[in-house]
Amino acid sequence: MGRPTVHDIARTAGVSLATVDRVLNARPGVRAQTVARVEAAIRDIGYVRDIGAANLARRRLYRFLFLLPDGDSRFVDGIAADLDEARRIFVGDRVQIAVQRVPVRDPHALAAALAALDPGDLAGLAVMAPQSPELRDAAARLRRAGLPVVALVSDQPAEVRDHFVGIDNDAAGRTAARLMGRFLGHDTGPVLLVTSSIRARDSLERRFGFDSLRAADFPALEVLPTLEAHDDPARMVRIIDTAFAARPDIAGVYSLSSGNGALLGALARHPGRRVVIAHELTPLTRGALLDGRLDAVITQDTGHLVRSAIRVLQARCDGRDIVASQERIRIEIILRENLP
Amino acid sequence: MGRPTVHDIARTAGVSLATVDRVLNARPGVRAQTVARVEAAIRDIGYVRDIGAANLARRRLYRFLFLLPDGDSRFVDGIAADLDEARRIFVGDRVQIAVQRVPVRDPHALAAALAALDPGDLAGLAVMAPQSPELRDAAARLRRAGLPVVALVSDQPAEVRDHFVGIDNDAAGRTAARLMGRFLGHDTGPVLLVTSSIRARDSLERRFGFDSLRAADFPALEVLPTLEAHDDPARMVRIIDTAFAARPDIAGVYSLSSGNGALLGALARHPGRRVVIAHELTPLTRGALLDGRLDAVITQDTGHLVRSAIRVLQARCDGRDIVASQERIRIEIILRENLP
DNA sequence: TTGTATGCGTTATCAT
DNA sequence: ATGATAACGCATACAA
Repeated sequence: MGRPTVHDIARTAGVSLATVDRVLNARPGVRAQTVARVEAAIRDIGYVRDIGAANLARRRLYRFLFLLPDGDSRFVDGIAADLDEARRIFVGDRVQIAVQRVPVRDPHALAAALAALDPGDLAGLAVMAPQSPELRDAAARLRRAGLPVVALVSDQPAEVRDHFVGIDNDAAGRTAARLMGRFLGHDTGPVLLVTSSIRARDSLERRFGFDSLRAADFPALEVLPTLEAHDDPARMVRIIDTAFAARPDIAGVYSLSSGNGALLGALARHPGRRVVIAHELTPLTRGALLDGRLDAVITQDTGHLVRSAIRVLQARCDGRDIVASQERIRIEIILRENLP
Repeated sequence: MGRPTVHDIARTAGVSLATVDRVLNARPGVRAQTVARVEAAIRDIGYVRDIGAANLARRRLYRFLFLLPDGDSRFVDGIAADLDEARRIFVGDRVQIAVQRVPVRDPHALAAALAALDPGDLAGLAVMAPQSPELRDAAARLRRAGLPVVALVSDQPAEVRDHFVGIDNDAAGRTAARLMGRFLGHDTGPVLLVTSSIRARDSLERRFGFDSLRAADFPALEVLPTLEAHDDPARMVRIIDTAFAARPDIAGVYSLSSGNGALLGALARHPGRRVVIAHELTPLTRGALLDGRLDAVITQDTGHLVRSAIRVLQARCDGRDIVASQERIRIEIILRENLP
């Protein structure tokens, strides 16, 4: 009555279970003719493998490792917390999740961490790190060994990863520009762009997206040169003070990357009505949204992010296709009113 | 080695597999003392049940029924399509999904459809329909029979459903108001609210949310009395024409419910720069976003919606807790730039 | 090249 | 009240 099983295939094709299994798992040692017969039977009765039973018999364990940046970041902390939750969610699916915080800003240290990995006792790897030649080489080795790799938040070249789990930062920048342009309206002062490092790829892409939409749809809106704070609060205060001294009419601020705490602190020294947009929903940005220091946050659902990474790795392990719509990470616009 | 199993529990507690199973599944016929010993063993060795193996042995089948509104609606069509996809996604998890389109606007027909259901050959039910006493009674019968029920998109009284899968429409209305107020800026004309039926609960809640935020944060913004089109395109044209005749300075339009096609058509007769906000991302609103007839869409991810409903029903069936963060449906703001 | 037999972790039927 | 044992659907070591 239930779904057809391997037994049904065996009976229909007139072979034994073992032969069915060999065909199902593309193992050698079966005559082409027999293979054809079995495959015909599979199609005929509409067999779909019971992955649960297969994993049970195989005693499969998906051991996944997540490489996350070390250092002080609420955003990364949030992802780590989401991973803790995902661990509980997926425990019934034989998924084990290990998290390792590595100094991703140091390409050599990151590469060393990857080099120390034995692809044999790992089923999949997720990496959140900036691009670097060192990472590229180290990851390529693991992938050659057959290890599925996904890039998390920051994309990597195709040689490094099987899949990217994150948002299109160019589109995110365009979204920020649309919001900024519409919130500011006509005849306003200039917009200030702030980032921790101008060389960070994500920042670059967002800035590029922001600029292109501004040029196309808000040509009258002036954009000041991007400021770099290098994750240094003192420096942040200095550059913001300098910027406001030069242009007291600054009407909007767009924070391209992390370090929003320092930025908001520095901005508090210059009271006035302004539109401020930042990225990533964290306890800090949530609070700023609630009390009006921030007008909008562009973010991605990090819970979804990590669950997607896990599902993608699992699918790769099983040789299954992923469900594109489920794994598409959305660019979310959060105002005070739709705060989750 | 691997995770602890029922055998480990049995050995540790000094009982047989059958007894362990009785305790695990809260079946009667075990001395309180023995129960305690087994439960202690479970905690001691940190046992977590292998759901896959359990479902295998149990030959479990989750037969879920989704009751969706009939009639012509791209939004509902989208949900039906998402259900088709979900069917494929969950086929490995022993989930079977049936969809039935019913005339939900007719409470008696809806109640009749529910009355025709045999709770015995169903594992869970999802209902998308407006509230009505008839639905309340019919659903109560099913729930008394132990059938898990979730409300989809439109919430229901607590007697009707175990769980609500959808967004907070009051917050959605507030979000629309925030967007409208910010996009319009100061010194603008009035805002027009349009709905298909003013009595629809969702519309009511959105309107309430919109009004309360407007009153609090945009007191200068004038809001015209809500217009009702009753899903009649001709009537839509008439009421829009009348509205614009009375107030040619209308600066914003907020569409509270469906029927956006008729609205956009009617608005096209009155050219001019306006802010238009609507609900639900469909092929229509997507197109309108792309060509500028719509400035923003407030929506919910219907793919997530149906998967969440399925997971919640599944959890109810297994007596498991749901993961709140994963099942929270977000109020999404879609501009042209972050269109998925 | 093909088949037999056993086990994976859980449930359920039958004894005791 | 408790225990032995046979499924469930699949994979695999080993035999033929």
